Amino acid sequence: MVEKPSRTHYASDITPERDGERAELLGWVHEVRDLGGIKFILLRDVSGICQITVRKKELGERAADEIKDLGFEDVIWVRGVVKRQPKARLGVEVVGEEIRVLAKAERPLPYDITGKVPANIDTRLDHRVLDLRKPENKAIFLIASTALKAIREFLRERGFIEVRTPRIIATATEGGAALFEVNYFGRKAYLAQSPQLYKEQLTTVFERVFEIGTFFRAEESHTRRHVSEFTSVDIESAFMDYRDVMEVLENLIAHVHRRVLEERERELNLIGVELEVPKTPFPRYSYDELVEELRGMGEDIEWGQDFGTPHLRRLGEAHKGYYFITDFPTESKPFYIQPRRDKPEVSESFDLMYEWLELASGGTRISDKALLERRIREQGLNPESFKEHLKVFGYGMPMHAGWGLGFDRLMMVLTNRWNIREVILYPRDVFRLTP
RNA sequence: GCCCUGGUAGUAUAGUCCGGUUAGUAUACGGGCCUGUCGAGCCCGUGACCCGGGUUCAAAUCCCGGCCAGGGCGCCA
Repeated sequence: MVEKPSRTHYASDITPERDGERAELLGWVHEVRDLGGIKFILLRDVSGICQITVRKKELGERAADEIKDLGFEDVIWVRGVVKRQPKARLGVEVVGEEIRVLAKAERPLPYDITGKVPANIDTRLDHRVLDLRKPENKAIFLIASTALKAIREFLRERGFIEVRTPRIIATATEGGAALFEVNYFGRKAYLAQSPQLYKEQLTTVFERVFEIGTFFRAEESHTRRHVSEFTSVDIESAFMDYRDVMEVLENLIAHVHRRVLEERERELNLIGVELEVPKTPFPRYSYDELVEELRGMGEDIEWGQDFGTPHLRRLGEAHKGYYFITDFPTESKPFYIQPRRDKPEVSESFDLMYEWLELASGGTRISDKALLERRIREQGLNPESFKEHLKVFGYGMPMHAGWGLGFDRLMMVLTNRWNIREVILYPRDVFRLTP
């Protein structure tokens, strides 16, 4: 049987106030500085990093021998005494009495994780697990974990039920976006690009539903904000319109900021981010207003055409922070978006922007079966392939609205990262399928 | 899918325009010295021009093709 090592303290428990306590720690060798007669080991565990100091003379022969060859990322067990130490940067250290190497790491490691030499994103992703051990990279995902928790607690408090919809589907949900094909027992199937139709159906059961899930797009995008596998936060609610769900969304975003600030101050400091809770309500601008604004800037834009990236970048310069774009032309939106009754050429729709980055998109959905069928046809799609979905609209479909939020993009904003791949543990894009 | 830029030790880079000694530096790695380091320091050492073709007396350097990477556009979250 493998001997189970014991632990009495985590690295973050090693504080000057605990001077004199006996401690046993487990972790990875983050750094070693060997001065000959004295050796400093930085031990890293899930909680953080602490300094272990060992004096060769005071250490037994066996223990001294054990750590003679200590290298980066070796797993060690340490027993010693906590000592207040003004000479150490953290003001405290553990004077090691016994050290055992539990697992050796190979060397040289593919790249330096202490940050002395930078690495390209590609190299980092090739050795992702090592990369994630860097405290500032780990911090991103601790923040993500808090953000996910905050989203769940916020939505549950407001009566939303967490659901899970299929990833393997028979037909394209919205047309347009390229889907990955799957061989499903000899039949053609696809990986879901969104839970859209399922979450709409489920509002007739649970009224308010949400899902946090992974979805897929087979677009060959070469940008720093697109990947082929991404995490989406989706909500859908019966008896709400787009104004109602925009309110849910902006309050959710503010709540996530608040929680991350409360629980991840240390991680935010580590990555050098000064987060603020955004003021609600977020500014709302209609598509029409922004078309005028862009024209005022000298941009050539035809009414009805969706904003291109250059347009969004200009808008992002003019509008800092979060804002909504509302009432998009019906033509530019998916078939299930409700056209405005008073002005059918625009729709009850919105995008949530952070400067130039699109974070979420949503709207009131069509609940009238005949209208939905007509819209499917108008978009050049075949109602026959949506018959499973359409039949639900004959069973009593209330008005409803919802949105989908790109969680990874929200993480880019929260952590101020340049590339979406940095906020995904194991990103998948056109070129990357491993690790 | 289209466009731009790039590929030099494990990692990150200089050198490439304007072809010509031993391809420089940092870090990592190996050896040595060192009892207060915290980007530890000092000495010694190992280690690289993406692949193929062409031009040339001579190619890391110029040309062509391929592969790989970063990014922009399109599309979208």
